[in-house]
Amino acid sequence: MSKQAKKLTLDDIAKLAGVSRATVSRVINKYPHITPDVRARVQKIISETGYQPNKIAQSLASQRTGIIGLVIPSATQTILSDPYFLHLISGITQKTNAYALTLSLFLFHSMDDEVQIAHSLFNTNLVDGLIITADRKENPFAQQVITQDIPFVVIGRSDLNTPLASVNVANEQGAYLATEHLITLGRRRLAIIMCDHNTAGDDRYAGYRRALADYDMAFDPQRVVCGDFSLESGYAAMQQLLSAKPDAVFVSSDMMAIGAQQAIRQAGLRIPDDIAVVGFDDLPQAALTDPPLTTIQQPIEELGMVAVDLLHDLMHDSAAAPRQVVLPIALIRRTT
Amino acid sequence: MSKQAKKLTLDDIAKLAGVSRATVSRVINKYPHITPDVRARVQKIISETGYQPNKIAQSLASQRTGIIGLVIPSATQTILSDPYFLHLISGITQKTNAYALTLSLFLFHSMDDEVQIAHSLFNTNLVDGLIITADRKENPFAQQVITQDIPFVVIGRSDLNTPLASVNVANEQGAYLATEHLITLGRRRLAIIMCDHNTAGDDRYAGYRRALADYDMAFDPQRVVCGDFSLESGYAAMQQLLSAKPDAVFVSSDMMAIGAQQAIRQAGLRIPDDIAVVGFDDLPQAALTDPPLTTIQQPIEELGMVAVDLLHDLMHDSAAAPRQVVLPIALIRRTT
DNA sequence: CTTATGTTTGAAAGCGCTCTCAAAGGTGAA
DNA sequence: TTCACCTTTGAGAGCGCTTTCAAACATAAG
Repeated sequence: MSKQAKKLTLDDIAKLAGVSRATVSRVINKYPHITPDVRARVQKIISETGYQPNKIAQSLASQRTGIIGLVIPSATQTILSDPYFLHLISGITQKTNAYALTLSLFLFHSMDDEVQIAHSLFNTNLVDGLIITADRKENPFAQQVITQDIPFVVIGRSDLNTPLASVNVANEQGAYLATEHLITLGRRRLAIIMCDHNTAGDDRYAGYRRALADYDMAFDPQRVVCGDFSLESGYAAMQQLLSAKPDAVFVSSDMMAIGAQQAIRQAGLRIPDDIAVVGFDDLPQAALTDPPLTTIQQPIEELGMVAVDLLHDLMHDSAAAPRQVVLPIALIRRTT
Repeated sequence: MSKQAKKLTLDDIAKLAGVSRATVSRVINKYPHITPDVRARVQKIISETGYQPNKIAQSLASQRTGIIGLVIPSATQTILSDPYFLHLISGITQKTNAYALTLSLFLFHSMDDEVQIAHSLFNTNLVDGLIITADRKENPFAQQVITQDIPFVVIGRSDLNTPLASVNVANEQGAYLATEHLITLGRRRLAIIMCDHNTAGDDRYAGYRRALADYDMAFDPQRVVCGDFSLESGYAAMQQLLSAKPDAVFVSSDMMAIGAQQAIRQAGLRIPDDIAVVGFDDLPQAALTDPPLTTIQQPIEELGMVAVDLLHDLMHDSAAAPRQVVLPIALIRRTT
């Protein structure tokens, strides 16, 4: 494979093995019904030459590219500071590597990007399937994909009413557990830092409300503040919340919780004595905050892995009913 | 277009516009020498039908795919917890979107992945170019790419002796500045949490040593500990360092610095009174640590953007001399 | 021995584009 | 008017595979 070497083609291999192009193709694609020694002869040539079929030519002929797209509809500051996506990507690539699929990344940095990329994604036959990460509720992209003839799975939202393939975690239940934990601790002035315009955020908020209701706790809208999943927004939200004097706060994400802890400390209050904090995610850094963060663990990598599994099924059996998978969460008690 | 609509081809457009396939192709590819009204007629049909050329067919015919690969050779825990990569990806995708390139992601989760993916990357004609992120010094992948006939640019390392396209930040100088800052503060028992087997880590270590030497400061190997860029490793490294009683520590990355701060606080020491800390990266969270982290700012997004620019140049003019770009860093003073 | 059935292979027709080549037409200079 | 040259267009040959179709051969059944 030096710089000079002309790339080998199927024809070359066929000639070298003394068989036809079709036969080599069959060997490569693991067809049955090939005489063992023909197969062996071809395979020998292939491994001796290090030949690999041209993926583009394969794609054109077979109408399958083996490329799947990961679409992150809003590449705002949110994603930039949330290690969530790194874990997700890690899970996804573990599986795409295993399935020998190629992963392409589509981040929308602007509305224009969104229009361009969507159009291209749907009309150029580049990708065989799509994994779409959750986004603002009203996001048009997810709605758009539904009308297209392309297999896809959605990560992290469950509100699109068409039955479609999706993976999600038990957000509502996780938030319920977190809130219940805080109540059980004897806290009475609960607060929440949530994220709206986002289904995961909504579900977590719903869980918070349900726990409050179940335990006959007062709900005070003063003790609800929104963030955008970023550290900074958690910090700002907590500062805002301080005047409402909460004695506990459930924060919809670990990064925001870390920001919130920072705001609490800076206000001269103690965690958890003055204000208890529970997060959501269980990122590695949650174990190393000051004090260590009690949080709801969600299996982010697994989310990515399951997404690829579902998509893979869909791609190979388009008649398959799209499945909805909900992964379990767990309360990780640390400080409190 | 709806689920039923058969995808349009060049031929369809040609027929609709009453011209030949070649002419439509010329319009799409913005050739000169087309009669204005022919061009207009074709363009009208294209926008009316929403036609987009099949990218795979284009690729096969033109021997260019418009896909570039981002290779992250070691997808260990390191990358999973370092927002560095998210910022890098953000910068890269901003540019790929602008150039209408597609970005594919190649993470190696194992040696086997590395072998498979490298082989496929070099032989299947899938990608037009590669962006390779820095890795262990002895990493074979970077060495391998050099022997291949594919344009690429390396991010974050400068040690491969062939002149090749690369983007990097002034690591050595950044570390020098950080160390100098600590010395100027009057600290005398300086320590470093570094990363070895990594060129960025090496360069930063070199800068540290040079500053120490320039200011006639004692160098004590006891006050050198290695981490792996992760928060956890910074925490562990600092714990180890405490017995050497440093009064200042330069930490090779912000995530590690945040971990180190945590270890210092947990040991009951004050920052910066007992131990001053300077990080490297200037991640958003550096501003929100307790106390806010003084650090060396490196333009991570820009690193990604420049990488795409360089690669784009290389892809369009293979005769172009590969350029080496070194981006400036800056000391961001916060606590101390 | 024939016929039916199955296995193994090759020829060749695409997949949907790009791009060369040559033809057709247009323009201006001699 | 003729020739040279330039602009504009279409025909058609690929790009490197997959996959259908049919041929060739083998095997089992009648």
